[in-house]
Amino acid sequence: MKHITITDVARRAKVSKTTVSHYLNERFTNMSSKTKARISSAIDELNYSPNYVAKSLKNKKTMTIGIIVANILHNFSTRIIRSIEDYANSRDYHVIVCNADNDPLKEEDYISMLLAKQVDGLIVIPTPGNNDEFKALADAGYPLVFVDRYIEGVCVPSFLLDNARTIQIAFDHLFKKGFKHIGYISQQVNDAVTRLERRDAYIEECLRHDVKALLIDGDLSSITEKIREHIKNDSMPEALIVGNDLTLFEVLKAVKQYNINIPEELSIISVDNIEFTEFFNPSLTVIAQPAYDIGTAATKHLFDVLNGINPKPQVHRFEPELIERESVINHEHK
Amino acid sequence: MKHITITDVARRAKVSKTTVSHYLNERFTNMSSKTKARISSAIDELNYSPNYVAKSLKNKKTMTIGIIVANILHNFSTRIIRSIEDYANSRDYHVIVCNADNDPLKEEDYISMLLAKQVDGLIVIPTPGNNDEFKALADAGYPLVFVDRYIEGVCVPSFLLDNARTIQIAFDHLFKKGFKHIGYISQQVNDAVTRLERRDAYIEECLRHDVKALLIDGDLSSITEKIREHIKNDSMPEALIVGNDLTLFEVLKAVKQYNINIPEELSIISVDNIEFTEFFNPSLTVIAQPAYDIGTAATKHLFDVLNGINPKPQVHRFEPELIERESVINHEHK
DNA sequence: TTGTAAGCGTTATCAC
DNA sequence: GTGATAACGCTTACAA
Repeated sequence: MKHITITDVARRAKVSKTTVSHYLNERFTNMSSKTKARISSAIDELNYSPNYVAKSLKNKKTMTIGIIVANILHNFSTRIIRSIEDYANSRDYHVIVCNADNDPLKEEDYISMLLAKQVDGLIVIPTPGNNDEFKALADAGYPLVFVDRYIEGVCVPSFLLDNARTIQIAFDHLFKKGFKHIGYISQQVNDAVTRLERRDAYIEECLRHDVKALLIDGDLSSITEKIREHIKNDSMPEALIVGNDLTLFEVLKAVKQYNINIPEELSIISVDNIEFTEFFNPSLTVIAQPAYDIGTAATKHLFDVLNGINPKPQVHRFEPELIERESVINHEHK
Repeated sequence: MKHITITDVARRAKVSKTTVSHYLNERFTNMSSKTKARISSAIDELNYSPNYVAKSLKNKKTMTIGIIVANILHNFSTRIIRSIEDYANSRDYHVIVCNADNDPLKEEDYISMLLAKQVDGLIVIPTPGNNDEFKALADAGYPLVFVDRYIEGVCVPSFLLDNARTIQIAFDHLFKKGFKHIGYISQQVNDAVTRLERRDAYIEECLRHDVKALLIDGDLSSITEKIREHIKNDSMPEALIVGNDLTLFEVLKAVKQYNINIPEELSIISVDNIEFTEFFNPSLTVIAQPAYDIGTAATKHLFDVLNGINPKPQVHRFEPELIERESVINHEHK
């Protein structure tokens, strides 16, 4: 795979590199059509394709953006990546996808490698461990946006669900259905802001409605065990708000394992309308979040920055939407 | 964000670029410790990070590989990407992820752009539309591997499930449970080899067991409708083999919508052990495929090629595994 | 042990 | 209308 360069094309077309470059970049201000034709056929004959690495070096632009997600196995991340890729592709950009696994060290490595590779911008679901790096980037005016989370005190445009609202809607829904004993269960990850906001909102709702809080959290692998203990101690709530998809998986495993009837024994409302919730038995009431739109908005913002438009670096909140299905019962009718 | 170059470091450390370069690449054969120290602190003070684009141009190596998947929303693709990223990361490589959407044109664009960006290798779930390009790449010795599919007549190392075996296992399982009327349902995509192999294996099994075939396929959006018609015509099979996750979603939507009892009215066995099948009601009997291992093997092979080891470009088959759960009933006991 | 200079494949400047 | 030439930031013979 010997690489053909612009010099080869120039030689073959009997013109200079400059002219070929002009041709390639469609700077046609007065180029004779014979020259064009000669270059065009030289390119075809040699099957030439320009080297973007050289181009990037010269242009200081790689047409590539970096994505660092917390965990690609999260359905939300997949949808975010998909939306970014769609948008980037429409602008002839590519995306480098990195998995930080919620590990600040891994994330830090990725950040510096991506910068070293001169990506034109970065879209990140940040862990809470690299605030200083992010702050430095933001201060230096580096094109950077956050998705799903933001970092207190670091002024970076952020695109995420209105988490407080999400929990309010879920809580209210259950409360109106007659529940007083409403639990909240979620995966404990690194004190990510998303989780904290949801948890805080939950506690506030409990206060507001004057019911006592029942928070279950811990890392994924401990979830079923915790549920088991609540069952043993007869302390399970009558209704449960589930924080995200991965937590939901664990909850449903426990539900199956301990033969809990949904919704008769336990009503469930889960955050994120992932596909199987629709046809699950019973189908699950969820709060949907517009992941694709969030990703698109974030990407659009990043491209605005890349194009010199400098929109305010604020936190953009997206509206959650309640989708009622079968997993929440009328508590009075029980 | 003015970029600091190796020249700046050299100036600051009062040595030449060469020496800095040697330092960076740990070519320490006799470098005085004072020089090292001076360079080291210059780097720290300037917060220097090498420009990989320049390095790549010189080295003709970008430390980046391209992945083109048919559809990232497929759970299988996500797991493949994850495994590739894990492996690549451990070798300090990055991955550019592209979504061809099963569209040969989009795929072709991606191939040429990735080549222009000088990625060191390509891992592809190929559409059947760019055989010539792939053949040309393979013939030119370009590092390329396929995952999940392969292309007849194009000699590229391919890593995929033993599809025939998968269907045999599924069919045999149902047959042994007493079913004679076994259908196969799958999403129709572009005549990808995976789908063809599974379909052919199904037909062969029908012949071998002397039962008549009932094939349902079409694009995703038509699946529920087709099931509806079979119900209306009372031509639904008693057991169904489902080709992949996206098809399964549609089947389960129909099951829910038309109130089909699983497994009493319909036994189901699905290909790919995606997470929710385990706690679904009823839990679903599946044929698992080792997606992570497939991705890892493919990546390992690619890296072997990159390292000059040239393993045979053969088709590597991975063993499916039957996981019995609740969605298949004993037909005699019905 | 360290430095000089050429080169990787482009594009930009400026001249002809 | 087209072409030298330098430059982007790095590596690598080869010199000193």
